[in-house]
Order: sequence, then C-alpha cells, then structure tokens
Amino acid sequence: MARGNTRQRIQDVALELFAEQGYEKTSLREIAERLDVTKAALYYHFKTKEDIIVSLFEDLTQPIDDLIAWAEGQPRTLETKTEVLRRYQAALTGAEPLFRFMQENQATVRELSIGLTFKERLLTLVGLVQEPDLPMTDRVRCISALFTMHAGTFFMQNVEGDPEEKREALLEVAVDLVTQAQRGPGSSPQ
Amino acid sequence: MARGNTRQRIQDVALELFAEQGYEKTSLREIAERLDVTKAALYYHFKTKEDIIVSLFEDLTQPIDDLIAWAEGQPRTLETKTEVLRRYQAALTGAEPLFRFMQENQATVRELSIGLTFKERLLTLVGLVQEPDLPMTDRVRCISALFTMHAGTFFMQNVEGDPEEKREALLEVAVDLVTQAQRGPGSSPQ
Amino acid sequence: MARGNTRQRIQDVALELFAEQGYEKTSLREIAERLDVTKAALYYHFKTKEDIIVSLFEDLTQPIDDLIAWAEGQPRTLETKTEVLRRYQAALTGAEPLFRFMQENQATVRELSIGLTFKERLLTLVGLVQEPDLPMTDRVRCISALFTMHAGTFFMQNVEGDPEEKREALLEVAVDLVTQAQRGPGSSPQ
Amino acid sequence: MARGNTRQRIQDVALELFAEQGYEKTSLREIAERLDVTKAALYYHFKTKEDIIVSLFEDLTQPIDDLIAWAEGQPRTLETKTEVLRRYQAALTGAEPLFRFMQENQATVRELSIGLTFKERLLTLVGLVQEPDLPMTDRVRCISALFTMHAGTFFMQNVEGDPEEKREALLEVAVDLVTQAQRGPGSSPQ
DNA sequence: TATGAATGAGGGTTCATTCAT
DNA sequence: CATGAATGAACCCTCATTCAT
Repeated sequence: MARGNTRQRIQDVALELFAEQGYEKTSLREIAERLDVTKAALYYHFKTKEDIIVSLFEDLTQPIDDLIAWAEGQPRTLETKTEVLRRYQAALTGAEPLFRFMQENQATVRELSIGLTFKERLLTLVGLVQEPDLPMTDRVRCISALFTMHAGTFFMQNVEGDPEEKREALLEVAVDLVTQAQRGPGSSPQ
Repeated sequence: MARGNTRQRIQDVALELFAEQGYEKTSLREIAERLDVTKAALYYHFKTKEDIIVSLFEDLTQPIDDLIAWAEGQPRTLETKTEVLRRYQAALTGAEPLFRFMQENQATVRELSIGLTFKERLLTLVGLVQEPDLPMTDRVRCISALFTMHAGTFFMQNVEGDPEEKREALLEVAVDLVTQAQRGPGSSPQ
Repeated sequence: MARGNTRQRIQDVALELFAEQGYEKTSLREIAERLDVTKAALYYHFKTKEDIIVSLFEDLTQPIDDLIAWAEGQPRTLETKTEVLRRYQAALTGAEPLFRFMQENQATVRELSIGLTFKERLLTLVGLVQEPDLPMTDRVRCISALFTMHAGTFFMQNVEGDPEEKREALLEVAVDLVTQAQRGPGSSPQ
Repeated sequence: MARGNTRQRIQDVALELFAEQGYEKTSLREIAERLDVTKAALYYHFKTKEDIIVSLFEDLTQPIDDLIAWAEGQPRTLETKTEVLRRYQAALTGAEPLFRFMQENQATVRELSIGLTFKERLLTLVGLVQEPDLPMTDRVRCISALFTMHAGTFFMQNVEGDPEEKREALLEVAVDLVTQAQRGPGSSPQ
C-alpha cells in the first residue's frame, strides 16, 4: 500500500527499537518483521545495519550544525547564549528518541566515528556559551548548563510535574548557570 | 600460581572490557582469552554472563547504600548535603570504570532489574540534598548538582586542566547549586 | 549513447570478471555495477547467470568444432597434425581469457553440462593427432602435446622471455611429441 | 562414538566435498550434516571455512617441500631428475583428491595466498629438472614434463587402460622430455 | 578447579531472481 | 530497454551455554 517511503519507515521503526532496546539487542529481523518486509529488503535501502543508525545521526547532526553556525555569527552576549540554550533544548525535545538513544548507547555510538564528532559538537557548543579564559569553576558551570538540559530532559521523566513546567525549569537553571559564569570570578553572590 | 582469586580476576577483566566496548559487544570468549582460561571456566564462577555484571553492580551498590544510610541519620543541613556530594564524588572517582560503564550502557543496564534500582537510588540521593516542597527550579538545581558531578566526571576528561582542579571545580559548582536550592522559596522570585 | 550492444558488453565484462575471480565469486551485482546498469537489466539479456557463461562457451565451442570438422576432412598426415596444433594454439591465444577461465574453474564448468562436452572435444582432438592402436606411451605423448600448449599458455606467463618466442617453443615441443608418437613403437630413440 | 578425531574427519569430508563440487559450492552446512554434527562444531576446530582448506594445503605442501629439499642436496644428474619425477608422481598419486581439487579450483586457490606459493614451488621443481641457460624449447620440455604428469594424472581417468600402465607411461614420457632437454640444443633428432 | 567438545539459536549479509512499471 | 523494489534461500559466523571428564 504505502510505497516509496519504505526507507523512511525503516528509519522510524529502527529508531524506535534502538531507543527501546539498544542498538545491539535490536536485530534486523525484528525491524523487518515489524515492517512486514524481509530482512533482505532492508539491504536494498541500507548497505549495513550500521548504515541505518548513521543515517539517523545525520538527520540529527544537521540542526545542531545549524545552531552552531547561527551562534558563531552572533555577538557573544547573554541574549545569544540564552538563545543557544533555548534552541538546543528545542532540538533535544524535537528529536527526543534519538537523543535518548544516544545518551543510553554511548558505548555503541562511540565506535560509530560519528560519536566522537558528536562529543566535539557538544564541546563546540560549550565554547559558545562561555567566555575565553574563564576560571575552571565557571567553565564547569557552562558544561553543567548543557548537561542539565541534556540529561535532565530524560531523567526528569522520572519526576512528577507538568512537562512544560519542567522544561522551563531546566532552561532557567541552565541560563542561570551561564549567567553566573558570564559575570566571571568575584561576582558570585555572597 | 595465583589461586583462589580467579573470580576477582574475572570481574576485573570483565569490567574493563565492558567499560571499553560495552556489555553486548564483549563476549565471554574475549574475557576468557584475556585471562587465559576457557569459557567453561567462567561458568564455574558465574552462572551466566548477566551474573558477572550483576556481581559488579553489587560491589557498586554497597557504598551508595552506605552513603544513603549515613545521610538519613544526619540533620539535613547544608553541611550534610555538602558532605553527601563530596562522598558521592569520592564514590564516583573510586569506581570510575563501573560508573562509566553504567553511564554508557544504560540501555543494557535498564533490562538488568538492578538498573531501575540504581535510578531510584539516584532519586533518593537527590531527595537527600533537597528540601521538600521546593519549587521546580530548585528541584532541577539539585538534580543538576548530581548530574554535574556524574556526567562531568567523564566528560571533563575531554577538557584540559589538572584533574584535581577539575574535580574540585565540579564539586564546588554542585555545592553551589544545592546551596542556591537550599535558600529555597522566598529567596528566589516567588 | 552506445545501443544494442549491451548484450555484448555484458559478455565482455562477465568474462573479464569470471576469469579474474572465478564464476561463483563474481556476482551479478558486480557485473551490473561495472556496466553501470541494474541487475534487472542483465535479466533482459540473459535468462540466468548460468546463461551468461553458457553463451560465452558457445562462442568458444564454434572455432574448436570448426577445427575438428576441418581436421576430419584431411588426411591424417604429420602436416595435418601440425596444422591442428597450430590452429589450436591460435584458438587458445585468441580466446585466452575464456580458456584461462575454463582451466581455472573446472569444478564449476563441470556442472555446466557444456563441461563434459568440452572434455569430449579435447579427447576428439587428441584422437586426431594420434594413430589408432598406439602403445600407451605414445598416446600419452599426444595428450601431453595438447596439454603442453593448453596449460603452458597460461603457466608460461610466469616465465620470463619474449611471448612470441615462448609460443613458438610451445608449439615446437608439441609438434615434436606428436612426431615421436607418429613414428610409433620401436622407433623411439633408445 | 568416534572421538578426538573430529578434526581429521572434518578435513576428510571437506576435501571430499571440495574436490567433488568445488570450494565455493560446498557449504559448511553440508560438511556438518555429513558428519552429523552442528555447523558450530566445525568452528570449534577451525576458525574459518578458509582455515579448513588451508589446513589441507599444509598437509600437501610438506611432501613437496621435502622433495625439493632432497633434490637440492643431490647432483643434478639424469638419475636425480628421474627420481624427482618419480617422487612427484608418487606425491600426486598419494594425495590425488587434493591435487585434483587444486587443479580444478585454481581461481579459488589463487586468493588463498598459499596459491602463489604453490606456483612458486612448481617453478622450483621445474628448475630442478632443467639445466641453467637452456634454450626456450628445452625449458618448455621441462615444464611440459611436469604438466604431463600433473594434468595427465587427472585427465587420463577419461582414457581406458590399466591405471598402473597409464601411470608408467606418463612417467616415461616425462622422463623422456627431461632427457631430451638434458642433451640440450643441437642434439634433438631432426 | 577447570577443560574439551559440542550445541541451538540467532546474527548480519549476500545472492540470484522476479515483476510491475 | 531498463529500473526500483522486493523476496526467499542460503551463507559464514558468533554467541551464551552445557556437560562429561
């Protein structure tokens, strides 16, 4: 019935299963069965199992690269930084299963070559919200800001409360951390 | 030569390989080969592959349970909370490979029954550094504090600087976050 | 651009690959890719993979059948025999890749039904250069004559020397063998 | 019942099937079934399918290396050369299925790394029955001598006659060729 | 304490082939 | 003439696990 969109359907089902059970524990047979096609059909659309996952990452990488590119063209003000955090959270929310998968399968992702690339991107992002030559404490604050949103997004699901409210709280704390780092040493509230 | 310590050696090698390559990608053959014994020998010491990993987690769980028990017997002052964070960081540092493994193989750990248990423990820990009925923002701060140390410990390896200094910075930021949360409602715009 | 010659191009590429890697190790995908068409396109020109190889053999069989037919119409003199060897060598040289393929993939060719046919043809050829009722030694000489050219053609590539000179030497030795067999029993140099 | 000899039995069955159907067309399933064991059992004894075939070749290589070593220690007389041929024929006869396999699966063997090695050995053998600086014709005679026995051994099965008698005839012709080459240029009966 | 030998299930991958368009 | 999409069968291989010794 549906046709021409098989590639997309493979990606969807694969992501769902990868996120649910992990990459290694998800077999191509499983993916194929859920799509009601043969394993061999998958190979018409993707050269290897790894190719499937890599294709998913490419879809993810783009928004982040866009964000980095945008930020690099802006003045490094608090407003820009806040906006970076806001957009990063949006990206996280928009591609939640993928990010969840990435967070929960780092050991796998690491061998994917794209894995390192992602860590680099995260470091780049950190660089964009922090001033140069900051004391270590403030650099940690910036890293913490990103992690708060990153990990928090997933961990907070175990916490009761309105999702929207939780998201806002995460962003607020992250912005707060970056703000404190912005003021630099000596200005932390006594 | 060495004798009676085979069980321990299996655990050591297993942890090392699990942390390096992930649980699913590490085969018993690999572990056995590195120990220069047969796969069958492993089965003398552990009933299944999962048993090996579970045994590792038990070694990890104890210190955290001790920490929780200790904290529950203390007054919930800032000093106590700071000490909780300090001790948690010590636990992290002392069992780094295991924590790293846990962080990078969540998808696997999740199915281990012990996995949920660990998330619960982390939530308990969060509860111990936060006052009841805190506004969402401050609850996020407490979560963030733990995550900062947790993820930071591993991520900071990609950042230049003296390890000791980095550790201290992580702790400081974490304590800072808890402190801010401590002041609780009334000090943040209500 | 080129048109109508696709069938020929398939044969060319197939032969090249079969000769290089063997029949079983050469996939239709490979052939198709090298021609920059789809696998399905091959099926427009050939009903099966085996059909491709059979078509190649047919092109080869003809010259040999012609040679046999010609020889059967000649008096069985030394001149005729020499000419048979000369023409056989010419056929070998002219269709080198195919003969090489045949020599190196006998196990495959054997199941091709055409395979037996070829061995028969070779035996027929042997019959044409040998007198009836020859002693075993002289029959071996005739077989040896054919083999010398056959295998020699390929093996001699590993030997240094001018190709033309090598070819002539092969023919000379083959003719020599047949000549010795011609003289029959009792005449071999004691 | 039988035990401890499984490795040997695998080799036997594998050789039989490889010789009969070719290497690529013989599946491990087939080998396993014929031995009434699981495919996995094969992998206990051999690391890969290729390993099986390589192990077969090693068993073959030894006698030839021995022959080469022996010949190199002898004076290069006609007697020695005759003995080389005789022993080579003995080796051929003793490991017939393997040689047959090798002859009929050259395309496969070629990629086996051991393949080239074998051609080298054959060239070495040729060197041992020929004087240095022989004219091309006589070098061809020496090559022809080896090929006569080599290919002849298998091809002669299609020829009627007592096997023993055929074998003797092959050897006689081979010795004859080497003898003619020995006398060198100018001595061949015109 | 350990090993040698084997198993059953399943993994990812490739192949020749088909057929509607 | 040719392609895009898919299939079914088979392939080699690896794994966790077992058990007699």
